Amino acid sequence: MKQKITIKTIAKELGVSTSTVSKALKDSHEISKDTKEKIQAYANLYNYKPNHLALQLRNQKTKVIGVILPKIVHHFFSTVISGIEHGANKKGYNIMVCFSNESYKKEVETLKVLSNGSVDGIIVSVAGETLENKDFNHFKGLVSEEIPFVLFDRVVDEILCDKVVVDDVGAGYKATKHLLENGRKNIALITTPNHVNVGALRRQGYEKALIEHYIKTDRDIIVEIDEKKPLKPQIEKVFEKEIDGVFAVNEIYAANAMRIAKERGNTVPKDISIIGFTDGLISEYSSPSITTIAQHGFTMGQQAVDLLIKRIENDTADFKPKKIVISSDLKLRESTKRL
Amino acid sequence: MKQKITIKTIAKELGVSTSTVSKALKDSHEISKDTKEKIQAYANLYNYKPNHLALQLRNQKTKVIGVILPKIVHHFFSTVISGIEHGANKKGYNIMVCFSNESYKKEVETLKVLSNGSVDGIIVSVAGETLENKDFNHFKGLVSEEIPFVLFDRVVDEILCDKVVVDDVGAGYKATKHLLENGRKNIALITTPNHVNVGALRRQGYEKALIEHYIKTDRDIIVEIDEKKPLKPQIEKVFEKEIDGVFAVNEIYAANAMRIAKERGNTVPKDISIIGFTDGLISEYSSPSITTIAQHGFTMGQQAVDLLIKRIENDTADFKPKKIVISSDLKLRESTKRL
DNA sequence: TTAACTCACGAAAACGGTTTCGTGTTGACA
DNA sequence: TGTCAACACGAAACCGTTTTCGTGAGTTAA
Repeated sequence: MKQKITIKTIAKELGVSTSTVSKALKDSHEISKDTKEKIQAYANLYNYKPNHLALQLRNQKTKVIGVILPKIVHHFFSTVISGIEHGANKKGYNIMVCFSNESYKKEVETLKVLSNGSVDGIIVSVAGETLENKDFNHFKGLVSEEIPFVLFDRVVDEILCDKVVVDDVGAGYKATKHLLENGRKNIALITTPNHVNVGALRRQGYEKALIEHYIKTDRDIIVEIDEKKPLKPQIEKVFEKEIDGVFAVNEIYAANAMRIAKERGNTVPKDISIIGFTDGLISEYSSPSITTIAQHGFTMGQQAVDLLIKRIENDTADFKPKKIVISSDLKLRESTKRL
Repeated sequence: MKQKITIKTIAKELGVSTSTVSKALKDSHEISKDTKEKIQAYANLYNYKPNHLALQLRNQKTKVIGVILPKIVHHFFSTVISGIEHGANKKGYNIMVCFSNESYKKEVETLKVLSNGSVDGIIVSVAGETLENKDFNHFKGLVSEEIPFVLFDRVVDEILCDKVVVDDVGAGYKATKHLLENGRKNIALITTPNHVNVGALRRQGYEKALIEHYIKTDRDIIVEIDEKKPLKPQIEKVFEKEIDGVFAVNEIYAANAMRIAKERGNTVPKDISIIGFTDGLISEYSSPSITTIAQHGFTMGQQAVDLLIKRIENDTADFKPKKIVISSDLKLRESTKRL
């Protein structure tokens, strides 16, 4: 890389001190008009740009926010990123994005790298493996170092920090109730293993809706997907029972369920209604299009970053962790159309 | 944030100099075993972490790579990010992700922020507006400052820098030829405006394939989508002509084309074959599933970051810009199944 | 004439590390 | 006893910037 021009260079070239240059560039009243003009002209000519690293070191802040996500090739998470970036930019921050790839080890390492001063604060959605392990010491470390950070979506209750979550119980309830009101009685649930807490919460909502309608939950039409095994056979299992509705906790599961239903000669939504989660492109473009719970990832990202920046900039503020619950909407489409 | 422990703190506490602490922490032979153990124990106890900013300032490198993308909620780009992140991590780099949102102005601003020393190098895919404006001075600035950077996918020829691209002409050719070999004769092309160069290149491939089969291109069944207007009516226009095949330059266009075909009572692939671009989830999960050209975004990301890091670390190397062309594959699915 | 004040600028410390180059103390050896 | 090397450590410079606190020259007023 070409040698960058610094304040020192300018000072030497123009026979003044670095302090004079620094002040002149900020248009300080301490410097005479002549000198200022001379220095500014020189700086412009040689395209001087203040070195960010030096400023960061001096100001003890980076104006960068670290983001750790379980994965990126995923509609919901990329939507959240875009919300975070948008909110961050508005306040003059940039974002540094890292991925845990659902791995506990990588999450710990990434957290270590980010917490050494490279960023002013961190936003995390917890890796699957971490949720399974239930080892949250790396997060507790952050808390005790008082590094501003907020958890979103996949949060863990025992960490005392700001959080942004979807109303998963409510969403599960809403989805199930919608199917019930469509006259469905045997509603399969396709969910994640129980340690993925968002899955567990959505299940609670599902069960709550069933209870309200005096329907006993049937363990045989609930399947907890093991992501390490092939998806299809796991989902097919619930179709061996008599079902007329499916609630899937994400759109991949929903799309697969629909495909299986069609393969088995069922018509959607006539024979089976299907409702998914995450309003992504699959739900929109599959045919029939799939009714889903829209998670408002963009809003979540924005809220998370707003919370974080507030924490960063009001260091004096109270330490009581805040929790923002984003309500989710039912997005009606063809897969649950009333006949 | 809690006051971080520094080398200075340790030095004062233990009554030694900062140089001694620094050396002890790196296990230097200059320091006696006793002192080293004492210092290391203390550092461990208080969870000392060297401040990255200080190191970056001293070493004049950040081990961070800047990435500027037109958008993120997009299967191809998020796949590329994941490739970049993977490649960067392997070499000890982190990534700072920014979005131009297809805006020229934001691209320029972001570039300015990143090029002031916050990152060691930059990877960019050019914003749509910039391609339309044809104003590339901000990139030329980068080149003349000799900041390592590489362009991918949406590249511009007149900038002298490393590039990673898909073989768009070849891909367009491959896609069209596939339709022709399926016996299709009237193949519509749904593409982007001509200034989006990847679209233009794919069109070249399309035309080349037609010529080889002695088919005259028919302007009436080629539509350049204006992203600012509603998609559907624009695509519907080509269906007013007699067509038996559609080549769409991305999967959204392809999915819309399929939906329109179905609405008009055409069966896919019996009446009309459809082929898309970008192997995303829509193509995989729509029904019938859509044959596409797979772009290998992950590989592109990896190659781009490898190129960049090579440029960063071998400053002495030749300045001849390299161009890597990634070949794309045809992914056969139901929408072009031979009957 | 001199005290006080303004003006325009410079010296130096600070941010948190690394690294080069001393330097005082040992111990060995002639 | 004098010399020299090895050892263990410290002083200081450096990365690029900001900011506080001088300070010398010139101006004003008593």
